[in-house]
Amino acid sequence: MRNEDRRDRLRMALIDAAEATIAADGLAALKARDLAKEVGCALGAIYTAFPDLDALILTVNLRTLALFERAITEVTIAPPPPTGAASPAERAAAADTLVRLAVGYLHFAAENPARWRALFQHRITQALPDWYLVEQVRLFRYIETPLQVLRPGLGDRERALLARSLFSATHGLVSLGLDEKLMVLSEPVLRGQIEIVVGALGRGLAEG
Amino acid sequence: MRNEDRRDRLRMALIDAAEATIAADGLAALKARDLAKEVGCALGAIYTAFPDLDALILTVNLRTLALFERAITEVTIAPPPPTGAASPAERAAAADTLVRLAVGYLHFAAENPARWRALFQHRITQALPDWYLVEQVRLFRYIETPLQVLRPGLGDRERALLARSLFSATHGLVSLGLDEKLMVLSEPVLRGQIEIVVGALGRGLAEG
DNA sequence: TGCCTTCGTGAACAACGTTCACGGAACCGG
DNA sequence: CCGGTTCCGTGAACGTTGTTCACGAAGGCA
Repeated sequence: MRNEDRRDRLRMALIDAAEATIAADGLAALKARDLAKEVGCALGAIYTAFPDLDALILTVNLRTLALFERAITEVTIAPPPPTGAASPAERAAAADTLVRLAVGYLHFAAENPARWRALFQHRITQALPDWYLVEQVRLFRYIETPLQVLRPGLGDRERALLARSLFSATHGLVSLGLDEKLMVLSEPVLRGQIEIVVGALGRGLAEG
Repeated sequence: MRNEDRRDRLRMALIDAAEATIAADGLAALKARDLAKEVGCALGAIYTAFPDLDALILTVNLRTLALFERAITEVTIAPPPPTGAASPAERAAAADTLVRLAVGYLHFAAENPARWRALFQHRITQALPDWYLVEQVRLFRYIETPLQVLRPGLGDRERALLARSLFSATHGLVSLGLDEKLMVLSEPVLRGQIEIVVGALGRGLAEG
């Protein structure tokens, strides 16, 4: 077997094992020695495939983002092309899409708690790599599309900024609502809160 | 010197030193050995004053909450007594109070980044002690008061829940906006986003 | 004062991520 | 197919963690 193939196999095995551990027991349960034992390689071999565990975690997180995108595309029907001024019905549909996206975010977080936590528990030491940021930017377009209907007057920069802010607010709701900190809310209760808050946000943005 | 006094002195010295370290270099810089050296006690002495470092961190966080309350009371003028139905002007004032509270939260986080991060970076293993939760509940009243004007029809339980949700949304905005993750926004830009989002929230809640 | 309790001491422990000299396997020119 | 060179996995070892514990010293009381 060629050397390069072995490295690729090792990389994949490590990613799979790390993903399984994170999904099952959370990021805190990911230990280099356990990982080596599960994969069947030596401890040091991990560091021939990845510079450190952070890089491995980031790769797992990229998979989580892909999973999340698949979940999100299921709740958002193909968006209507934003041509010219939007009718009131179109604006209502756009506001509804924002709510569905937020509820979809909650649903994904509730279904994949450990995976989802790993996206944010991961303390960044260095700057995030470009391929990870590109994925983030791409996902924000799902929010920007309904925003373009709700607030057609916004420039690209302003709309992107507002999309991030809407995500941040939703993330705050989900994060503090599901995490055991501050309060522990059941998913239905939390879903109701998200519908209230994001719904009010949509109304307020449409008239402002 | 009495034994009990010595323990109290040690406790205070540890809290002071831990607070200084956290405020200066963040939670990650808090090491048991450094702490013992700064305070001038043995490593094991820390564990005669606190069960573990988590308890010490929680005590420092309580001080941060007190600091935050002092900062918050400065931006919220004495709230008008919510007697009967609110006039449109009173509702506008209540919505404005919500925005001022959110901006005040941002301001505190920006002025005390390390202290503020410690409130949330701290991974909770056990359940939070009661004296800490009581403090949290007390602080939420600052949000509940303007909410009572905006939505007089809500019951106590619903209002408390909505207050927590409004805080969560604001926290998301501040957390992801200031933390180096996802985006790095300057405080003025972030303040503008908070005014837009929380403003829209206030409008949407008032009419809903 | 003398005994007993109580408490601080710091070496030791366990667990962690990461490194590195060594030994063996893959590659390649002859 | 062989021998030299290069490269790579190995796992013991290193440097840090937080936390513990037998021991020795110091306070408390008769």
